[in-house]
Amino acid sequence: MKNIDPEWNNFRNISDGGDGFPSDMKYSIKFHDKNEVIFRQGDLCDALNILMTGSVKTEMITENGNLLGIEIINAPRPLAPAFLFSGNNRFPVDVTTLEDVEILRIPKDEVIRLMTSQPDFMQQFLIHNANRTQFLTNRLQLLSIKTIKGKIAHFLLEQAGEHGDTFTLNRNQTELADFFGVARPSLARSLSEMIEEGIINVNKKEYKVLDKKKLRELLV
Amino acid sequence: MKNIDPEWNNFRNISDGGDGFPSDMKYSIKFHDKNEVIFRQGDLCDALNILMTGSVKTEMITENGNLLGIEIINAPRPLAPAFLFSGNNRFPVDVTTLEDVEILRIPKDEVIRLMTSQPDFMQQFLIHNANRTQFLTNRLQLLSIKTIKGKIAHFLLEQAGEHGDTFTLNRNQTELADFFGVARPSLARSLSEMIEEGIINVNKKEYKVLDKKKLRELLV
DNA sequence: ATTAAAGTGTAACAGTTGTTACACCTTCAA
DNA sequence: TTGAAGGTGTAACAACTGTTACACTTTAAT
Repeated sequence: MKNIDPEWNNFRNISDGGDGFPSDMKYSIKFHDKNEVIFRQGDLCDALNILMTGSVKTEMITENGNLLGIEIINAPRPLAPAFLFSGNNRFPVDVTTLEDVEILRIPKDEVIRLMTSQPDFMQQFLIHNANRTQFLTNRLQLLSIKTIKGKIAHFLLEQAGEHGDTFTLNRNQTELADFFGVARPSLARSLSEMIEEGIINVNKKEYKVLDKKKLRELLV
Repeated sequence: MKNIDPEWNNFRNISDGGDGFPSDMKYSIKFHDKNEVIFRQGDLCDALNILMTGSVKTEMITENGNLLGIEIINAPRPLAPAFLFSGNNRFPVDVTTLEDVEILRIPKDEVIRLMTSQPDFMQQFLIHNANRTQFLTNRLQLLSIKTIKGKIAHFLLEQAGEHGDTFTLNRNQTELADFFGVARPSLARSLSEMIEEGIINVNKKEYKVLDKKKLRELLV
């Protein structure tokens, strides 16, 4: 559930030509302020947009009007690159800036030219899209768990696997509830019960996994 | 929610070389019987597998052991091509044959060679992956609707948009419940109530949308 | 330091869904 | 034709989650 895509860190290297890009590459750069909605769900997606500096959050609005938080994206990373080539090439989410950002925009035909002429660029693109698909699949798996405690268990076990039994989240309770697609008080209740049962410990945004075995049982 | 990917119908054309493939392409073909599990969730994915004839179903097993039906795939179509390039290149789902099938297997390095040497092949690959991503996003959207009636409404409106107000599904009630990630009797109850309210009509697998306005209200 | 805003804990209640069980109806094969 | 198996309708109850409301704590800004 981490948002690190190391393969895009060498984007500048891939297309290096002195100033970081091939001298003949067509592109434009846009700047946006903090807390600005820069793309909306349904917006046409006719260029590859790469977040060069700053961070954004993506949110999906379901048809019932609820917010289903998806993820926080830190630079450098492309935004929804897969949709550049989809039949209905429209943004699947709302994109909101969390700080001042810089966006590199490469038109679609230019992307195609780069991919055919620069195999490395193509492979990075493929790898990134593959990881995105995997991310969505994980998300699907999380949402398909029906109980709140089950979702918490799935999520915390995943985090513990990556960062050890004690870790700090960058989400508050409300954001975590959105992430799980549940109501905030319901999440708080489940967390309280799990603390009561001695399975976990929570202090602000710091989480401790105390009993992995019981956590796993919650997935059953 | 249809499983047609027209862009892959000309796969034979793309790589045509007399017998349908380039004479120097490395590949192998495997045959499997009906009702065979040919890939399991977690299997290594080190080649591009293309379903040439027959049909399969993919199922995701959540950690709580529940089945979350994903889709039915008809030939010709590649199976989980995106995961060929992902960091953790493992199958995200179980794949089970619904009839006798023929699978074309192209090793990963050969796929890379084809992509760099045949721009059309690359574009088809990109388009397909983009559509897969969109499919997953739709699936995510459906699952994020919390009420069963809401899911039904979302699904039926989508179907009605594609096929008109009367259409026949290729899923029975149990499979539809799995697709929605809900219990079968719960789905039956919601359907009954919606029939009672004159919103829809159901006869076996034939569905009629009677009141689109009320259906849309269920999404609110 | 003070105040407003944001975040958190908790309770009561309503509403929805899951579970289990069973009757009935199809379909298909022996 | 007659089982047997699979599919569907329904009911009673349990379990879980959402809603609303409010008190309390923490954070950030002036």
